Amino acid sequence: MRQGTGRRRQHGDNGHDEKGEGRKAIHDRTIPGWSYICSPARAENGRLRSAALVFSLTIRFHKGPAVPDSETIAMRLTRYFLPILKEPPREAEIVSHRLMLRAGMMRQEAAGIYAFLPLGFRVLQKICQIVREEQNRSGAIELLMPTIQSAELWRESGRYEAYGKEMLRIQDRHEREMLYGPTNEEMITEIFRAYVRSYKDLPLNLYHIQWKFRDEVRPRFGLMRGREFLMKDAYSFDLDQAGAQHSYNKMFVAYLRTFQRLGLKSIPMRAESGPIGGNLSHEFIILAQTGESEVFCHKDYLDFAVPGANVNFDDVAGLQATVDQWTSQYAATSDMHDAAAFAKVPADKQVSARGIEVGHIFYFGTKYSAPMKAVVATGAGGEVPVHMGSYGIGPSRLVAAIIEASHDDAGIVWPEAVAPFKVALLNLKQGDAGTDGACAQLYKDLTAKGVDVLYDDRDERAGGKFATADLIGLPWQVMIGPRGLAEGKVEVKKRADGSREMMSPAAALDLLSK
RNA sequence: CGGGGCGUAGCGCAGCCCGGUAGCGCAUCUGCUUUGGGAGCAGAGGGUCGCAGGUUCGAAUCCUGCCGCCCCGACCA
Repeated sequence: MRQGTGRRRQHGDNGHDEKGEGRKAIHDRTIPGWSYICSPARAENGRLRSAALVFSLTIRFHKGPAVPDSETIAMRLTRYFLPILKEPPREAEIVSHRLMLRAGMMRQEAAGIYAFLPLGFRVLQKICQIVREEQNRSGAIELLMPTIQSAELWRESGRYEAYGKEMLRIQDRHEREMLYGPTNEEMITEIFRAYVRSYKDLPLNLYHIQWKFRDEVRPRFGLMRGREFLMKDAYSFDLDQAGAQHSYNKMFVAYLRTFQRLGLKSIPMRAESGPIGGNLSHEFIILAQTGESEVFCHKDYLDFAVPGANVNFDDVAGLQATVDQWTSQYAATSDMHDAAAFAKVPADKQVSARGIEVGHIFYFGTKYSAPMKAVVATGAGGEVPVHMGSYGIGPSRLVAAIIEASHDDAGIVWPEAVAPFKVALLNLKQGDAGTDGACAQLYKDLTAKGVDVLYDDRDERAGGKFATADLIGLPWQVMIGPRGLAEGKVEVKKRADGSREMMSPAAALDLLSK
C-alpha cells in the first residue's frame, strides 16, 4: 500500500499504473473517517494500548484543504469484488436497502450495522469528499475525534444520565465507564476550552467525519436508520449570538451547495428550535417518492438559486440575504406542519411530497460552553461562555437517500458526482477478437483520459451484462458488440434516461472524457 | 419498549400440522451447444435444519429455554 513498486505492477490493470503521478494521489488519498491500514511504524512499536486502538488502527489524516478527486480508477469486473444478487434477502424492504444488497454495495453484520463493500465504499468516499470540500470552502477546519469517549466528559454537561439507552455504554478493562460517541459536542467543547482563551481566536468552526453509534430501539430501512452511521459534524464557536448567526448562515449555504453537488434538490425546513428559541434550526430535506416523512412546502423552493462556488462566506449581509430567501416561504415536515399556514400558500404553489432528512443544523448558544466552562476573554475585559452551533450531515445515510431519490425498476441511477464509476464498458461478446480488441483499446483510452471505468469482461451473455450495468447504475454504458463493430461503431447509453446512440469509439471517448 | 412474524445450502423457498436421517429454483464447478436484454442440455459439489436441553427406538418436525433477524407502532440523522 505504501511504496511497493513490485506489488503495484501486479495490479497493473486497476489503472493506477497508467499514470505516474497518480502515485502520490493514492498515498495521500482521503479515506472517510479513517482507514483500517496497519502501518509498519505502528506495527513495530506495537505498544499502543489505548482502548481506542484495540484493532490496531492507524489513522491517516488527510492533509490540507480540498483534494480534487483526480485519482482514476479503472477496473476489470473479473478482478473486482462485486457480489451481485439476483434476488435480495428477504429482510430488505425499502428500495435503497434492496438495491444496495443486490448491487453488492454492502452487507449487514448485525442489526443496524453494515459493512461497506467496494462499490458502496466508493460512493461513500465520493460523498465524503464533496461534503469535505464544501465544509472547507466555507472556512470550517477538519480534525478527527475518536469514536470512544469517557463518561466523565458527558457528566460535565449532564448528558450522561440524560441521554438514555440510545447511548452505547461500555467499560474498559479497568472498569472505567466509556461510551461509543453518538455525537461530539462535549468532546469538541473540551478541546476548544483547552486551547482557546481569547475572542481574537473566534470565530472558529471545527468538523470531523466519524462513525457514530446510536443504539436505536429499532434500527430499520438499511442504512437509512442504522445504529452505526457515518456523520459529518461541525461545531461553531462565536463570541456572541450575532456572530453565531453568521456561522450558522455559512453552514446553511455550505449545505445548499453540498446537496446540490450531490445531485439532490434539498429544502431547508424549520426544525424544533433549540433551548435558546428563535428559528436557528433547520433540517435539510431531500425530496424522494419513497421518503420517510411527509413534507409540505412552497413550490418556489424548487427554483431558488443555489450560491455558486465563488460565494463569499465573509459577506455577512450577502449570506443573510441568501438564508432569508431560502427561509422566506413555507416549508415543514409533518411533525412541524401547520395546516393553517400551509393553506395560505396559493393552491398552485403548494407542494406536498415525501422527503428524507439528510442534514440538520442548529444553534444552541451556551448550552455546553456554560456548564463546561468554555469561555473566552472579551475585548472589554472579563470572560464569557462562547456561543455554539452544531451542524450534521449523514454521508452513510446519504448513500441510501440518493438511491431512494434516484432509481428505476432496473436499478440504481447514480448522479454522476457520486457514481462509483463513471462508465460501464460492456463487452457483448467476450472472446471475440474484434470486440475484445475494441474494448481493450477504449478501456485503455478512457483510463488514460482519467475516466473511472468499470470494464465488464466477464464471460457472460450480453443480457446479463445489461442487467448488471443497469442495476449498479453507472451514468454511462458503452456497449461493444459485433453488430455495431461491423460498422465501426459502439453504442453509448445514458443510464438516467435510457437514451442511446451509435458512434465511433473516438466519438465515445470524446463524449465521455469531457 | 408494546404488538406481529421468521430462522432449513451463498440468495429465494418447500418440508414441520400427521416424527423415520433433507428437497426445489437461482447461484457455484465441469463438459458440450449457445451468444445484443438475466440461455439450453448433461453432470457435480455444497446444509451440525439458529443454539441448548427435553420427550422418543428415532426429532428439521413435538415440548421448554435462550439467541438472532424482520415488519407495524412509539422514538430518532
